[in-house]
Amino acid sequence: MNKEIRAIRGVRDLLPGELKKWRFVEKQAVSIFEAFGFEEIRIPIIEEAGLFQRSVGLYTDIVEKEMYIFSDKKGRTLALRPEATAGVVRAYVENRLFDSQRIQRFYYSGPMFRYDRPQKGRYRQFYQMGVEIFGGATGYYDGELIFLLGKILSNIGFKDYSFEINSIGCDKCKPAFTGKLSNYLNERISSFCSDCKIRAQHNILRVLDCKNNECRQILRDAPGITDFLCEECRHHREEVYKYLAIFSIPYRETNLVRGLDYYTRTVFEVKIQGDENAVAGGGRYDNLVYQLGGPSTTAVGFAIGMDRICELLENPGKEEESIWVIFLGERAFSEGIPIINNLREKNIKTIVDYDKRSLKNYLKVADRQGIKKVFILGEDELSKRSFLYKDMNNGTQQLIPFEKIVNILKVNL
RNA sequence: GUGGCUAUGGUGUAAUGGCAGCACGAGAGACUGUGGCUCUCUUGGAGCGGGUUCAAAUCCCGUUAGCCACCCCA
Repeated sequence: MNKEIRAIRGVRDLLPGELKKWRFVEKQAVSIFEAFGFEEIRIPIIEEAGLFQRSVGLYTDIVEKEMYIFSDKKGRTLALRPEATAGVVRAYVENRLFDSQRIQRFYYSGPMFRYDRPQKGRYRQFYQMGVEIFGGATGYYDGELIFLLGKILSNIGFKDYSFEINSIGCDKCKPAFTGKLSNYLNERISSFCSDCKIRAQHNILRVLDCKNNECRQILRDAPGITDFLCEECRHHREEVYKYLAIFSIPYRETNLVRGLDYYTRTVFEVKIQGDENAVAGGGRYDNLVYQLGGPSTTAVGFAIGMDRICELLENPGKEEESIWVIFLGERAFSEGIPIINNLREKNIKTIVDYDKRSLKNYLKVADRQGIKKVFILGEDELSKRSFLYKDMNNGTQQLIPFEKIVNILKVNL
């Protein structure tokens, strides 16, 4: 054998067995998205690197350390998308989709790329489904998304999930807060863990999220963002909570901070109980459309981590019934094929094998594959113008005349 | 990016530094147009590269990959 070529680090093949779950989740999610009036959008997987630098943020881990970035043959600096929101906003602006009369809802699905260290639930090529709402300014829209997200999780069978929510303020109030926080931290900087010392420089809000006990102690008396939120942000936050109450969605208010620069006001994440990783996360980004060259437009969105969701999901297991057709001999094959094709026209899943094997071998394979319905056509059956139908569950057999086959199957299936 | 653990047929697993074995799977047959049960036979393995040794799955170094924790995130 030649040397085997293997998939590169952090990427994987999704094989048919696994994909049954994926397709189930995708179907559920899409039907809910559409029920809420979201429309699909498809955007490129590669973009100018600058798009992500300007939106996600130059000093975020995603852009600084995790982005697949390269030059094309013309020397343009491109990147594999590490997330989708930036691209959707770019598309929204570029295609002049902004419409002051209408609030617009989009959903997307596809692979994202981050050069992370791989682990379970964490891949270099991973899949997200997500939504974005443009133009909805009130807290209702944040609430709608959280409601919709919870609905998807429930519908695919999760009972115990919990939302964490926070508000990180807007352009007006966030700087005042980070300034105060920075002063507070700098006065005590030697007491913090080494991670926090770095966070204090680059992404100061993340210090609040530190799990280290000593850091938490010191942070108890640190300025809290809640006290600094401006009137509008405060009001917005209350609105969100009001809608969550109306939708009866349980949530916890935490110090959640997300590692993307574009977020304003609401940020949220959801975890499935017993699992550390967030399966979905999102928030509001009221400045991003403007930053990327569009008119000032409020927006809010989230993304679901498909890999993580599917890893937590039991396999639905219920096999789709199919009919397996065995032809014995040339004449049987040429006379039987048109009838079989007719079944496919009627959307009856029919698998044909014609491989010069023994009947015994075919039946053994059928048994091991868990195939329940086998149709046999050989010389004996041909002379009776019938298929021999064998029910693999109990071994019973019956002849079904060619002309009745579609009707019988429609009733049976 | 940092630290740790792991790596044996397709899968799951054994073996004081001394013949790589077992189970399942897969293939053939017993049973040539009838599967499942049983029996027989067959198939196929040390991630990769070095080193130590008379001798390495076993010890050492490197590397690759997976997993775990951190970081971060979906």
